[in-house]
Amino acid sequence: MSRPTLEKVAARAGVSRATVSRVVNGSTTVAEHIRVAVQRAVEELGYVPNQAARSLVTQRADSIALVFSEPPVRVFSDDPTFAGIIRGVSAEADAADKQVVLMLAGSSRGHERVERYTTSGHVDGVIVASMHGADPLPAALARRGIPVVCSGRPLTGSSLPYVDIDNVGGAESAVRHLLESGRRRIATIAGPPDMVAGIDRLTGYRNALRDSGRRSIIAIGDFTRDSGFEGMTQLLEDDPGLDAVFAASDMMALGALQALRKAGRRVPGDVAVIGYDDVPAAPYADPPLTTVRQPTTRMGRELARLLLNPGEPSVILPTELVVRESA
Amino acid sequence: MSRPTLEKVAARAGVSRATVSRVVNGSTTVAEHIRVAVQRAVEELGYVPNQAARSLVTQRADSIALVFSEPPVRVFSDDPTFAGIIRGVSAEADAADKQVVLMLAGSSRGHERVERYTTSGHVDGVIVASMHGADPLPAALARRGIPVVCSGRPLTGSSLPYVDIDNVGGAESAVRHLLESGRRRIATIAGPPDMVAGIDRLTGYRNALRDSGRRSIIAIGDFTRDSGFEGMTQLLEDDPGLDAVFAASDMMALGALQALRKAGRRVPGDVAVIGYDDVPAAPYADPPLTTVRQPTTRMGRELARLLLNPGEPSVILPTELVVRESA
DNA sequence: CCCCCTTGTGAGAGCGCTCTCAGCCAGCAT
DNA sequence: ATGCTGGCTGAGAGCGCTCTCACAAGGGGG
Repeated sequence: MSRPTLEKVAARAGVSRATVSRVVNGSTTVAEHIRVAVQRAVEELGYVPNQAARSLVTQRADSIALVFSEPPVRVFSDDPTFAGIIRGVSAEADAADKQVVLMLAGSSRGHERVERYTTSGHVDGVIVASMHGADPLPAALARRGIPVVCSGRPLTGSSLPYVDIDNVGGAESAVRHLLESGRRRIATIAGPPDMVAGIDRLTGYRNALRDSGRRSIIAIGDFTRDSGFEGMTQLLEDDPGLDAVFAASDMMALGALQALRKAGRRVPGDVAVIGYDDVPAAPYADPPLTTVRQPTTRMGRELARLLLNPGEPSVILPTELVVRESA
Repeated sequence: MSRPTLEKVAARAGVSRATVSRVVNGSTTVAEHIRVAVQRAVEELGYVPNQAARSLVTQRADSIALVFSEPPVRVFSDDPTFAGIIRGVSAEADAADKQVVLMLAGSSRGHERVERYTTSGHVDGVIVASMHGADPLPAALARRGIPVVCSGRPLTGSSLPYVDIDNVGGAESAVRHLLESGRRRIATIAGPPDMVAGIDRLTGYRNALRDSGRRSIIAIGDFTRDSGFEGMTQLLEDDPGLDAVFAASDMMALGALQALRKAGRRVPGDVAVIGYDDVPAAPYADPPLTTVRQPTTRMGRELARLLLNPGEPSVILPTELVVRESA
């Protein structure tokens, strides 16, 4: 009834525990006929090693945690970033024969839970996917002696390894595209100033404008659709003559599109719009949204690679401008 | 350097291992002054129990797996179902002091991985969130002796406990709303016939129409936006005089809206449209989409409750029609 | 006074596994 | 014959914890 143990398998195969262990773990120093006999016993009994016992002696868990340090509502919104990261991490972990454990640490209670879980030996390392660069969780885990890799440059000045996407460069390329297509009064709807992505994309916008000697026109949003609508409305009030807007997220761009339509502006005729993220809805927007795509799957792969190979340097991945019809 | 053990804590507090264990596990039979001393030692050393050792002896893992038996791309699309389930399960598990481990089992390789992981004693039970009612995973796990609860009625005739949402009733209410507002030729874009949600929503549509003696007009989609577009296009060809359509998912409804616009039909003037799911984009559609909302968080809670309290009967949750402008 | 209970503590077994180390048996050189 | 490999296998310790059980100490009741 209960799960068979090594002992049982050994008895059935007529060998010792040690030999079964060797076979199960793929040791090469086992005679062929014994290996076959053991494998048959394993199958007949449906033996699966007890991971707790194994971990206890090896001090390894053969699994890694992927922690989303955000409220679930954000993680599973239309934002394709998380999905891509999960896919990438899974792929790489698979290749290394490690199990991925997803954890949500949205609340402070969640932080504590994650800390307990990861320090109790359940995992060999942690990938923290946090949008807030000042998140205390990565540092806290590192202090506990757990290998940690961050998705997104940490703002805390910690020296933890991280994988980030070139937000500055992505924003620059978007604004440059606007400039090159003859736009002259280019506004931006920036992301929240406490998130790395918000900060860096604004920096990119500023960089590109500075190079061209143009004035910046800024509204602040929080990456949501509603804040994009409001930001755009305010921008139109501030500077009715603007002819382009770079939104730091597609959701905000979608909101901006709506505000523009309401204000009677035509896109891209009167105002060009570029977003950021390339969400699934972007190609279906009216007009289809020009946006900056990020290599999210690649990001996941790099994250896992960094965790599995300690000591390697942090990585910054390039973006790609996807030109559709809105700009 | 290495993590402190019970032994270390015991030495520091000047008591035995057993006593420390008692304190850590909240036994009441420990003298107050000793309890305090032990707790201080625990804190000073930053002691966290080794979960592997604990599981080994207790045969419990104090965590449950939430398995998504779908490709990640589906799980993290705009579909709010999964997000809600995760939230609900997390909340309930939290209350029971259990850890939730999310796992993706999209591929057959993933199935195998999940099976190994869950049978190796990592978790006390599994919630399988699968959209495909004929998914073999739940039954396979159950055969291994692991407690399993399914999200969505299994199609395999297995007697596993499940939590489902009243898809039939939801579809019925949508179609009845159409009927009541005077629509006479009501078509549907159904979901895939191999998914419970697809089957049941079609049944609901048929039920409501049968009651009113009207003819059914059916196209088959796969819940995606593109299939909604195609389904609608085909429907308009089949029956140009239709004046309403019930799409079995919001994404398909969004695609249908697009097809309708392209065909010069006005919504809801010429054709009324109702979707299903109430995705985040639904209120922002043009026109805002009338749809059927599901109590997804509640579903998650019930799922966890069922897993934690074996023997309780399966649950079917009601839906809610959200009337916006498209119908 | 002893006996019995109650209350609190420690000793020790053992969960299922890995891994070191010793041992065994060829086979071959000495 | 003896010694020495080298290739395989088994014995046994021990990972960090829980939990049973024995036991010590103290306090009534007979």
